[in-house]
Amino acid sequence: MVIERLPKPLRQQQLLKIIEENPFVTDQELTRQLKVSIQTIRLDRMELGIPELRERMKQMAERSLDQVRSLPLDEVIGEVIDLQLDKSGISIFEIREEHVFSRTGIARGHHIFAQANSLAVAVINNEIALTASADIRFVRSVQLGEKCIAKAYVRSMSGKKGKAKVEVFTYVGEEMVFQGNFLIYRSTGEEYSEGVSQHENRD
Amino acid sequence: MVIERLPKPLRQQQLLKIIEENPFVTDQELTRQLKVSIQTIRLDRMELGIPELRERMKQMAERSLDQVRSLPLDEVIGEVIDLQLDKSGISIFEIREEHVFSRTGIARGHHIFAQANSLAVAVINNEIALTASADIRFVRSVQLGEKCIAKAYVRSMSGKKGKAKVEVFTYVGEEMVFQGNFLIYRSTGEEYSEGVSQHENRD
DNA sequence: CAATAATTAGAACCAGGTACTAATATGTAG
DNA sequence: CTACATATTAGTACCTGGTTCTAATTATTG
Repeated sequence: MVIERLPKPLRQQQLLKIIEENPFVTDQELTRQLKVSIQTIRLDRMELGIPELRERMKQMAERSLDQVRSLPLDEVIGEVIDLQLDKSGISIFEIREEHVFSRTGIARGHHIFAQANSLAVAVINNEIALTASADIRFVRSVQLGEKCIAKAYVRSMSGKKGKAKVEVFTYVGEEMVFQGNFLIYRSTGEEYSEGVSQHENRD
Repeated sequence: MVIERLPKPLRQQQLLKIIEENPFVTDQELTRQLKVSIQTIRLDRMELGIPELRERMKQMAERSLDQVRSLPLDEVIGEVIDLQLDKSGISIFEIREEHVFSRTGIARGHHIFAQANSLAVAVINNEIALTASADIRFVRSVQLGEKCIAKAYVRSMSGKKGKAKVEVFTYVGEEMVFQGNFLIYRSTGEEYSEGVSQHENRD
């Protein structure tokens, strides 16, 4: 093995570090910093699975684009296909390009949450319904193109004002991908005062 | 002037729009969409001051890099203003028209959740970080125009892979409006398999 | 010493351009 | 109708930052 010019694994580690803290470095510059030929640099990149400069920039650019695309989700998430007020409800939400991380195709958590939350709120038959708290589990990741079917069940109610417990399960086919317990605050709408929060029913 | 092949200013406007909604388009593709020669496309880009594809990608990549400097400025909802990996982070998110119920001006829960969730994920210094579960409370409702300041603290970590507990508090001014405990699954990225979920870290 | 691993060299090729020159429409004003 | 101006297209040379492939040259080690 090499002894003078720094052992290979060590050099590769350095290469990794250099690129990590400056992704815009060219192979040309790397030869200067690591004192090896450009071919060696390229072999190293290959072995380490590091793409070329342009590909690295492209990936970063895509990531920054994702940020912009993720914001404009205002309306109620998912399509409600069944609703029995104060009892249960079902909604469908298909994962599209704008809902996933472009690199992995995995859906962003807040979209899955949003569908469930929207449904939990919709199922409550009050002028105003806001999520007070929630306890949620992402059972498995959801991929681009998958159809999420959320089912909500009202587990308990306390009077015309007060709180309601709603349980939501989200499925892709037979598989459960998400589960959550929502505590929904219900009000007639006279005042949306303190000690409570998020979300009302219908727009 | 041209009459058949669509007047120049109109074509340039279209070009601008196409690039705006898909910055990754090549001149080659633009010729197909606008039905003019590649030279015309390039003259148009010149006149409009639109740089070439690679330059556009580079700029996007740079922007995403120096927003928080260092890579981990992910798919964060809200603007990250401080980030100490594996320790803590702060982000700001202003509630605008598109985030509220039009009738009441109350912010929809999933936006508040999204900010907190994004930050909880961003603060974890791993290739992939996904929300496994969360326990959240909406303390009080947030109104249109209010600035939400989310603060995340890593409470515990278990090795390089495994789970991390992150606590997030969101404030409007002095008031706490949201609080959540997130269990984040961390992985090196070899496989984003089962039994886990949402959200990854860096690209 | 021969076999193996690591490194270097070099040439061909590629995408997605820039820069520049020149020819060819297409109008429009006089 | 002609002259001139503006638009559009064509074509070539060149650039960066690579990939791919073949081959030669150094170690290194068993």
